Amino acid sequence: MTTIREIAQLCGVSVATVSRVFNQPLTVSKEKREVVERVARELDYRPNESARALATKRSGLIGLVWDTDHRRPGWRHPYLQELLIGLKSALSAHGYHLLMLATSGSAALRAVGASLADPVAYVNMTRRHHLGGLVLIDSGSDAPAFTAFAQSGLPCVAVDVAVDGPRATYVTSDNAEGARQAVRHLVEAGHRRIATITGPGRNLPAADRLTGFRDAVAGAGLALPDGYVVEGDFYRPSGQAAMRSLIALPEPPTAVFCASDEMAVGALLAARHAGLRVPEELAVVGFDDIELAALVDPPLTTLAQDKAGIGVAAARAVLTMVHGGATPEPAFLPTKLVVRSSSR
Amino acid sequence: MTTIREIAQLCGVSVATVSRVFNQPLTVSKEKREVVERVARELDYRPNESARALATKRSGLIGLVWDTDHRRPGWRHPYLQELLIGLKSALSAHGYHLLMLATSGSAALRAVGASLADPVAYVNMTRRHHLGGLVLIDSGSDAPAFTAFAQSGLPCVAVDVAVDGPRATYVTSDNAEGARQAVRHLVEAGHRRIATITGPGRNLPAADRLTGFRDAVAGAGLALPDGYVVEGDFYRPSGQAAMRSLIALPEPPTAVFCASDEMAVGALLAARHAGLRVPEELAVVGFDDIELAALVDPPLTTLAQDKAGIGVAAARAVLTMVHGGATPEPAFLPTKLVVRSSSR
DNA sequence: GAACACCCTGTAACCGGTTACAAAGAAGGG
DNA sequence: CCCTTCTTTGTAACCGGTTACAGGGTGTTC
Repeated sequence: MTTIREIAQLCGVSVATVSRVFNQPLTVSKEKREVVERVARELDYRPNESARALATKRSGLIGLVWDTDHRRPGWRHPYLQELLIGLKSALSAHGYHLLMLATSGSAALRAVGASLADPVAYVNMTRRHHLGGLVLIDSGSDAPAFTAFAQSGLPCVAVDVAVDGPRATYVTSDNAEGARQAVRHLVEAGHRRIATITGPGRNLPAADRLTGFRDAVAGAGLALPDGYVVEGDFYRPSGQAAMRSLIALPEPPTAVFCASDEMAVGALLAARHAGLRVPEELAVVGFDDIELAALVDPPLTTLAQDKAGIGVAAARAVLTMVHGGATPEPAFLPTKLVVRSSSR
Repeated sequence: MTTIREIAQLCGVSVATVSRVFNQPLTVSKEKREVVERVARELDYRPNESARALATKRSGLIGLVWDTDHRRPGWRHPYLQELLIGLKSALSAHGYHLLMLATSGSAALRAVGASLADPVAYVNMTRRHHLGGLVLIDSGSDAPAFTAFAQSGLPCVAVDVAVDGPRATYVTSDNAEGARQAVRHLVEAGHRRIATITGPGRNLPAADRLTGFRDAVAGAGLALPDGYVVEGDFYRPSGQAAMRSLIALPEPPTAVFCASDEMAVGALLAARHAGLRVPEELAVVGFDDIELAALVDPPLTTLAQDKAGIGVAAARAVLTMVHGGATPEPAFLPTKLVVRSSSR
């Protein structure tokens, strides 16, 4: 690999001048600059990133903390691929790479109890590698550990988890508004008895979706009888069980808003088992717009999240902080109602 | 951050000794070693990775080349999440991190034609960052570009793409054997007229699945009439179209082996539209065992790939080469037949 | 007691960049 | 013409590690 010194020698200038050509071009005279640029191009010079990181204490890297929870092997992120695409493209645009940090703790450490074995270890890695900041992806039960990151003072952006810290913010969908859209849609279709199957209470999107649901139900002047709010865990079986309990009510709902598509699919199954026709006797609305939503029978009405957009927003937020900007406010990306047969 | 020099001063030894304690502990006397280790622990010393990479020309990083093809926006990797989990856990175990390399080319460059805008740029990044090696993930149409990586001399491991080069190898499922399993299963169920919907001809798993299919059909003494091999593109619509053409044959098959679950789902839809009952009138077998497979109606018989295992194997292969070992032979991981209702 | 090997340790060069500081030269003002 | 200011450049220190090499001490052998 060609070094800055070789170029300096070939051009008859000092290494400082060569370095300046790449970092503060305006401080170098036009003639020298052009010579250096030409020689650099001919030799296909690329600065050594390790040396650069050592000298400047900045690598062009953003860390990704995504620690799969081994205690929940079935856990899947509902939109990891799109999220990564969004993150990567927005970071690329600014010349940054994404470093998927290795899990510091072994299974042994993890067994002790902490889910993210040791946030401190991640923070250490961040400093050792001169990472600009961190993007935190929830993997089911890591959310509590995220506060440790948020308080470390490193720029960090969480996805779908609320965090608070001097240089911490988060990105998520506008879950409350999405839930309101869902309810409005059902009310317009004539429904008056609308129930919901929520996600885990501590989960940010789940809580916001429930809040939005309650808002909209109250706003439409509808009652919310006992038993119309059932908690699930985002997964299909819990949706199925919840739907069974709703059907068993003395006055069962005619429509149900589910906090995830997975649970909505479970609800569809329960409805089918109970002999309820969808949408004629029961309307179902999900959330996420996973691939499956369009394929089940009947196809599922759902709220599409801007999956890649969330990645892009997370990337922008972390870059803003890396570049010294103020800590961005949490971002809530709009969702889009996708009406399919399950509700009409 | 504490540095090696601070520790040296506190311990009354030279920096070289401190460095040796961490890199060649046996060359340092027991007493000094213990003192240094204790002080390092007290100060929570962590070596600066940039400095280390600069001096040794080795960073603990493995590059991930996964360039989403913008010309095929709908493209999804069938098992990215599990693959990443496998990669990450195996790399973590050896102290390596995974660097998702930014796309060097912008949309403009990409529009020119090349799908991976510039493999050379990636190779450059590899050297600049002192990456140990690369893992290449196919994103639909990058396979041809992978030969450039394979020939660069860098350790690289491709997933689901055959590459050839001095320090290049690949990892994939044992697709041919999986296809044979599928056919044997169908033959045992009494089928004599078995067709297949294949993936794109140039795709490695698709080609191997077709080869295995032909093997097993011939091995069972079955005929393979004209029109019984239809090429799809791995996606649902193509499976649906292919199934329609199979149904339209003068002697339609009673069973069909699809090279992907997505296409198998398409086949199920086509069968339903044609009024064919599955599995009574048509048996369908897919490949991949994506989440959707268990959820469609009827649930899909399919060949499960060892998704995380492929990641682990890829990680091991690249680490073997990084550590100076011989280039590993391509690995073909066993698949597992998951029998569900679509074939019984 | 000399010669030799081996073990341990320190000095200093090196990896390849960035940048503070000083100095030389050019331009502008009185 | 002298003084000041600005622009451009080079020297050299620095980032935080690794490691070749040399030298001192100890133990063994003859």
